[in-house]
Amino acid sequence: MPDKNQKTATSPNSQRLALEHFLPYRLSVLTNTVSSNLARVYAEKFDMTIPEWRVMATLGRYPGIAASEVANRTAMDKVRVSRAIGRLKDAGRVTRTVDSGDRRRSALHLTEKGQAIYREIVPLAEAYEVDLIDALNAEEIEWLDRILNRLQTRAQELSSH
Amino acid sequence: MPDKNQKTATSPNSQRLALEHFLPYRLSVLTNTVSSNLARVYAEKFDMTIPEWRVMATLGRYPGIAASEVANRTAMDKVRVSRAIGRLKDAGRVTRTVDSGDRRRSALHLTEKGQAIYREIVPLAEAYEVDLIDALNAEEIEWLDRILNRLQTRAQELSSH
DNA sequence: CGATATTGGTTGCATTCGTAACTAACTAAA
DNA sequence: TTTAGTTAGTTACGAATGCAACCAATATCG
Repeated sequence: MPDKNQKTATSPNSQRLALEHFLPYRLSVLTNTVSSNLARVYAEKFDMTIPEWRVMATLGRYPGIAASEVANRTAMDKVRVSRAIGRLKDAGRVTRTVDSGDRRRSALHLTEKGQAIYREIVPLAEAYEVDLIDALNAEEIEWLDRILNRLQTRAQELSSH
Repeated sequence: MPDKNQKTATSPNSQRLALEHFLPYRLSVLTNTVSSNLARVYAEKFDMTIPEWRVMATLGRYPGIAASEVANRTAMDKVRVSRAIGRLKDAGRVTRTVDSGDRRRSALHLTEKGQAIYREIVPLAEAYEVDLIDALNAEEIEWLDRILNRLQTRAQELSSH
């Protein structure tokens, strides 16, 4: 820790928080770094944002689901999903087909063009993940998986007061 | 390498990506959950955004530094810092004093009001962190620290192509 | 059946964000 | 000293965001 303290003795029980050790902050910085890296890939090669990529990734795996289900699966809110879908539709990358049973819903599919892009991005995304995870050994990878699950569960509990 | 072998059986080497196991995605969701929780605390009680809180946290610890140094220490870019400082100044929570040696710089300090808020927030932020980390045992906490450091280092390396 | 609530999804609006372009102050070099 | 960079910080602007309000379709319950 860089010790820049020509003035630190002001308060007796100094309630000072070291941002650089604060877990929410560290998570935020890491996520931000990782997301920017990925966003650069998506944006440069495919003119696509992260929300759009998430929608495509979900549709690639679960073709035909509705927007609301995309929202659930991506942990994005429905406005963001709706807009991402709008852009993807404009770009001819997805189609929506109104559900005959429930006309509020529509089934979403990747178009041919969308599928081609999907098939191109998946390896890139996976390669990035591999590069990243390569910083860890097998043991650390296992711990990370377990820890992320626990933190996510707890964070969600804390969300509901 | 973690074995990624639960490929679906549709195609020989089916190029499908499971978003829910994709590390960048998991990090993003977790960070988002945590940040929203914290932002709610800051916003409700103090009408303050996360960038503002980060600036205050940094100034609480390193009084008198310049905006550029705040930017370094918070990993935010200078525009965001500049805006956060602007809002904090308007709210009477920080002061800027032009540096006599270099008149481009100004030294930033929390006002009395700012310090009062700072002293109130720090315990809240720490309490939240404790609640969160409580989901982990001592061993996991150690691994997490180590893993986050490694991932952050690697992610930064990957940023520079 | 009819009134009301709920759900899927979109839109309006005000805020935030990042990039790039800018001003002002300082530094280096000739 | 003039000139060509650098650096600190702000501004302008387009895109993205979140919230609330909204519309339309369906579900619920008297």
